[in-house]
Amino acid sequence: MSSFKPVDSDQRSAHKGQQTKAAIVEAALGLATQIGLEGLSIGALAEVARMSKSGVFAHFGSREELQLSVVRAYHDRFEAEVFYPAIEAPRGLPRLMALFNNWIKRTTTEIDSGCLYISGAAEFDDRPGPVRDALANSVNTWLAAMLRAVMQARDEGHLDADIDAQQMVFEIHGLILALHYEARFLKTLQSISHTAKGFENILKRYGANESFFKPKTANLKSV
Amino acid sequence: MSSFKPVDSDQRSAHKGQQTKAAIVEAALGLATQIGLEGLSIGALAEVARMSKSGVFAHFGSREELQLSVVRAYHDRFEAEVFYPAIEAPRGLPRLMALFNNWIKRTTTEIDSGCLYISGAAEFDDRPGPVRDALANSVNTWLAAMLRAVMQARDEGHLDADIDAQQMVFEIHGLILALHYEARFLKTLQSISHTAKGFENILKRYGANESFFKPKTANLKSV
DNA sequence: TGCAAAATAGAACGATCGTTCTTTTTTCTC
DNA sequence: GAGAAAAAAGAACGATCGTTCTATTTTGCA
Repeated sequence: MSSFKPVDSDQRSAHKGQQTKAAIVEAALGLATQIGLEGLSIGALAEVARMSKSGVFAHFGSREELQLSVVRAYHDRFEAEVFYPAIEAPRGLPRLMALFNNWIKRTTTEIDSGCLYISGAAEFDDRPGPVRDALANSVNTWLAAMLRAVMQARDEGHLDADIDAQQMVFEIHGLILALHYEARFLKTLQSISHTAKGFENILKRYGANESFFKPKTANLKSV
Repeated sequence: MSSFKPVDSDQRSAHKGQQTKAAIVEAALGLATQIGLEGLSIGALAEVARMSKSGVFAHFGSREELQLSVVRAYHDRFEAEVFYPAIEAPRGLPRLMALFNNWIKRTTTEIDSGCLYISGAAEFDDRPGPVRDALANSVNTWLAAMLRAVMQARDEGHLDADIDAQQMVFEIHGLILALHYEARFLKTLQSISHTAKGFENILKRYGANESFFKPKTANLKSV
C-alpha cells in the first residue's frame, strides 16, 4: 500500500470548507457504494447532504473530481481497515492470514453496502479516464500488498518454496469476488463459509503447515 | 438450464416486426455488454439501429421490457454457446471439464465485450425488480447446471465420494470472476493461464484422476 | 465590530432521459 | 392494386442531468 498523505488534507480544522467537504465525501461514499460511481448524481448527493446542488458542486468543480474524491476516500478507508491492522501481525503466514481475514471481514460488511472496487470495475472497465486509473491503481496497490505477503510467507518457509505467488493471489482474489457476487447479488447463504473453506484449501495446497490454521491452538513461531 | 422456448418467438419469418425487433435486441445486447444494462439508453440504441427513438420504443413499451429482452437474449446465447455443446460430452468429469472450458472460452471472448451476468450483478444487486430477478434466475440456472455436473462426476467416481459439490462450484465460480476482473479491468496478462491452472488445482484437490487432464493423451472412458 | 473573503444558495442553461401522442410510411391480405 | 393493419417516424412533454452565473449568507481575521 503506502499512500503518504500530504500532511493535512481533510482533517485539520481549517477554514471549515474542508470540514463540509469531508462530510459531503462521506455521504457520497455511502451513495456510491450503494448505487455505483456512475449512479452518483450531484442532485441526489445534495439532498442527502442537505445542501444546494451548487453548494455541493463548488467543492469539486466537476463530477469527475467528485468521483475521484470518493475513490480516494474509499482507498484510505480500505487501507485503514484491512491493510494497516494486518501488518502488525508477524511477517509470513500470520500476516497473510490477517490480511485475508480483514479482507473477508470488510467484504462481509459490504454485502449490504457494496464494494467500490468491484462495482467500479464493472462500471469503468470500458471507460478510460482518471477515475478508472485511480480505481485500478488502488486495486493494484492492494493486490501487490497481498503478493508481497505471499512471497514473504514463502521466504519464511511457511509455504512451499516453489509456489507461484501470483497464481496464489489470483485464486484468493477469486474467492473474494465469488463471496461478493454470491452473497450480495444471489443472496446465497453459505458464501462466507465457502470463502473460508476455500482459503483453507488454498493454504493447504500451497504447503501451509496445518498447525497454522487447522487447530485453533497453534501459534506463530513454529513450523 | 432448460429454457423450452414457446415454439416461435423471434425466428419465424412472421410479420417482419419481429425481425426488426430481433435486430434491435441484437444491437441492444452489444451495447449492454459494453456499457451495462443501466447505461443502455433508447436514444443511443436507436442511433445504432438506425431508427427513430419512438420506432425502437414501440417494440418494447418500456425501457424495463427492453432490458428484460436483452437479458433473455443473453441467456439464450450463453446456453447455446456454453451449455448445449458441453452436454454432448460424456457425463462425469469430461462433461464438467467441457462446461468449464466453454465458460472460460466465452469469458475470454468477453474480455473485450463484457459479461452481462457480471456487470448486471454489480448494477442490480441493490435494485429489486424484474430485471434483477431475470438476471439472478439465469445465473442460478447456470450455477445449478454446474452443480449437477459436479455431482455427476462425483457419482461416476471421477471425483472423491465425500466432496462438497457446492463448495467446488463456488471455487470454480471465483476463478471465472477473477478472470473477468483481472483481464478486463486490470488488464493483467496472465489471467487466462491463471484460470486454467486454478481449475487444474481444484480438480486435483477434489480427487480428479490426473489421467483426465494432465497428459493430453488421456481419454474419457478410463478411470 | 467591520470588512474582505470564503462558502452556500438560487436560478437558469442546454442536453438527454423515458414516454406519449399524432402522423406518415410500410407491410400484408383480399 | 385497394384498403386495412402494422410499423416507423416526428414532435413534444416533464424530469433530471452537469454546469455556469449571480446573489446572498456565513466565516475568519484585523
